[in-house]
Amino acid sequence: MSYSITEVCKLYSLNASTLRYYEEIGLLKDVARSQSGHRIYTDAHIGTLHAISCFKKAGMSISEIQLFFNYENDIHNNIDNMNSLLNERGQRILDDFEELFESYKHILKKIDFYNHINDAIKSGMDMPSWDSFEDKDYSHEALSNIKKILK
Amino acid sequence: MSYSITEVCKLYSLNASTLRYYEEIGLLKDVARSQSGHRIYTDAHIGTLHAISCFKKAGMSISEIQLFFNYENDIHNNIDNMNSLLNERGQRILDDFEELFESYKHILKKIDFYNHINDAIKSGMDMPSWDSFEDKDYSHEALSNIKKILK
DNA sequence: TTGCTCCTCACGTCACGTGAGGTGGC
DNA sequence: TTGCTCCTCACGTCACGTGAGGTGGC
Repeated sequence: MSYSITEVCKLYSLNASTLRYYEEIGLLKDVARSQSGHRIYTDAHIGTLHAISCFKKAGMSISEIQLFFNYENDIHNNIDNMNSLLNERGQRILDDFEELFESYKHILKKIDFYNHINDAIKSGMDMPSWDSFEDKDYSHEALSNIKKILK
Repeated sequence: MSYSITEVCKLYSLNASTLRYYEEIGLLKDVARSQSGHRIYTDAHIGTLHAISCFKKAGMSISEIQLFFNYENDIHNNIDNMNSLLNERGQRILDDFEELFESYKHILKKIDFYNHINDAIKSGMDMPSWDSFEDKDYSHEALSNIKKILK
């Protein structure tokens, strides 16, 4: 299969300029051109973009991703580097999960707080204070929402 | 309590220039100075930074965070805007969890793949192909690692 | 005097995004 | 001829980071 630049953009929710940028810096290689000069992407590029997408979400910079791709060209001599890089990133993602979880609980707390504010406004009652929400725990609600997502 | 710039930096793993930048654009307000011109932060600033940290992890841009802080100055007239902004971000975080989960599974797959490559190198056996790993499912391993983290 | 922390100001950086002006096949 | 997709090239942007040169209290 071959793909135009907009087709690839839609697959990964990217801007065309991002794909041109990746090509310019050598992250996407061997992008062929049609007679009219339009870029033609292949399934190999799609695979590379999938890896790029995952690595970026794992918090890797573009130069780290380039490094890993370089390692892949000489696996034999770089297998240890690759393993340690991947294991680091695996741990990093778990840390990100924890941070995201804390942020999510904070957002749930704010939602709950402003719902109570809203009730107070409508009923003319006293406004609750943020302090009275500080110690509330939203772990259970957060976890149950997240479990619905991760299957 | 009051804090120096490096004390605050350590609390949130920030660079001092980030705190100066936040102050410059008006995200951190009313930062007092010592006689020698050094910045003095208060517990109020720590609270603001906690919110900034969570909002940033929730994917909000700095101008969106500023918008929310502005809403907080006139809650009565902006309660609906605040609720919709918070609910959007709550949903967005759940989407982020899903994306992070997919990335994590991809990393686990790569780790497994290169471990098999390593075994093949050491034993002199045939190299496994990436294709033979494509269909493997790492959901169970991913979920069990994540569950250990989220409490 | 020597460290040490902090300051300002200007410029650099990363990963793109935007906009002007132009091309080429239905 | 008119859209439409795509092109190049230059400059802009967001959220900081870095480095030069200087200050002020132990």
